[in-house]
Amino acid sequence: MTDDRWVPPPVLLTVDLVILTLRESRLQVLLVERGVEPYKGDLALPGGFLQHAEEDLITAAHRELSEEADLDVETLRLEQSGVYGAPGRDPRGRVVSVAYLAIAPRLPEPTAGTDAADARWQPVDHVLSGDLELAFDHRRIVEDGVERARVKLEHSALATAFCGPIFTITELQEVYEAVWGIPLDPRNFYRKVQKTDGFIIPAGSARKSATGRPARLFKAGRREVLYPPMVRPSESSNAKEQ
Amino acid sequence: MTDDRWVPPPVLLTVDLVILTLRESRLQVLLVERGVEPYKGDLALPGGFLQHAEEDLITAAHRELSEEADLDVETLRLEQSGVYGAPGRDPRGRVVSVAYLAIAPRLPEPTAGTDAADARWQPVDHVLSGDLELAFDHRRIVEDGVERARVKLEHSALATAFCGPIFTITELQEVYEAVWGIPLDPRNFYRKVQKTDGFIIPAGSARKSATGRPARLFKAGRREVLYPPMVRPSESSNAKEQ
DNA sequence: TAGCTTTTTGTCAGAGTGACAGAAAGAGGT
DNA sequence: ACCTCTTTCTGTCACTCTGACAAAAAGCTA
Repeated sequence: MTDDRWVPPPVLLTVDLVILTLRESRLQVLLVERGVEPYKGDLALPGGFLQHAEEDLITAAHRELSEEADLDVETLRLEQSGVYGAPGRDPRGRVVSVAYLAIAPRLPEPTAGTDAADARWQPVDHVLSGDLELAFDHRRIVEDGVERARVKLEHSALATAFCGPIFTITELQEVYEAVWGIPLDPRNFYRKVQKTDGFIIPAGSARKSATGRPARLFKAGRREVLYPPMVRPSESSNAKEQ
Repeated sequence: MTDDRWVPPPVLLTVDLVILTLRESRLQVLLVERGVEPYKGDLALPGGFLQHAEEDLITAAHRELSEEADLDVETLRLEQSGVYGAPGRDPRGRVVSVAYLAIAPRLPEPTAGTDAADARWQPVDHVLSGDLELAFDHRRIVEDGVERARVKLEHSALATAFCGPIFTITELQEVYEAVWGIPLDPRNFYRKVQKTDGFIIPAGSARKSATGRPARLFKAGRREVLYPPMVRPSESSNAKEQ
């Protein structure tokens, strides 16, 4: 199979970013309006080509994020969420894209960067339902990223990353409800997170918003892996069907 | 940042395969002895470059597997398990590798293919402990693949894929013990898998090996996602440490 | 038939969970 | 001051799941 003169075919490598946040109690994803062909004018995930042959993938991801959305993302922990390399997914040639996922507390409205005509948050359900069409195979990338976030919420303390440094249990519950897309019982949720050791720890004295009893404040604990995990009720209803 | 003449840097793309199986009650990984530079003579994961610019990633993975190990892997379901693209990980230049993971029932001893001087099974603990050194960053790739397999065993019916078409509950238990690396209580394991709906279904009449009471036979059920999941006891002991 | 091995059926106490009742702690109106 | 409304927090109850262990069942061998 290997002939003497054969050389491996070069490919172009891009990074694409799925940045999720919570705004107005809804899960939203960061999208940019493409300023260049192909798909010029369409919405797409922020991302782009490796800048030079020595650039690390994660470095490229951070760079693209600041270039295209001008977000201060020093603290964002990007996590690989998949590779998308189907031939023909990009009209410019053989382009393979590495997708990165990040979850963030309420981020500011981004401003457009150099390559993107505009950058803004969009509710993920608009993307998932197909109401909002994205360039390339980016809808699929968002789907996979959201599913990964849902799973991570079960087994890791990721949910606290959606909140600010100080939060109430109700705010934490709203994170779960928004990402999972289902309502949860506040009493049971309260009990569960309280006795999951190291998940959240009390911060300062109780005190909060306008109406109702003031809520206690908490901050994220040291624990990263939750045991026992938070379980999505949706799974248990699936369990019935054989 | 984007100057008129700038073109994205091309990279070379490889696929690497983490093929896991159970032999002699131990988790083993398929390795080849490299027949070409770099790392000629060292052990490495089967894999290689994309053959041509239009080749699909998954196609390349299957092709490399049959070329290098000559395994009949039509039925193997390969699953993406990560991307490894650190600059400098390959002396030949900027090489980015997409890792695929597969889990298989007792596979035959492989025969060497064209690019590999030899192909054989090696216990994963030899690799993880560092007793066995691998080329490139392949040890890390194996680590990640094994960890993914461990997690998949908890939430999916993957374990049945390690067994033949017909198996006993004890054989299934041995899969869990080998992959997780811990012993399990046979009685509790029996109860658990029996009442996890759709995990395993009775197959034919009971009958089996030399000594002891004959075991009932089962085959894999339709269910892919296990609910409730099988939980690793190791996690619960971690839970103590805050 | 006795002894050995392995599979299968039980038992029991404790932890975790869903469903829900109701007390506690504020704000605002009369 | 008192009542109402809202939201947070504390319990309760029945049920399921789990870990630890006992013991019966079903073969084989001596």
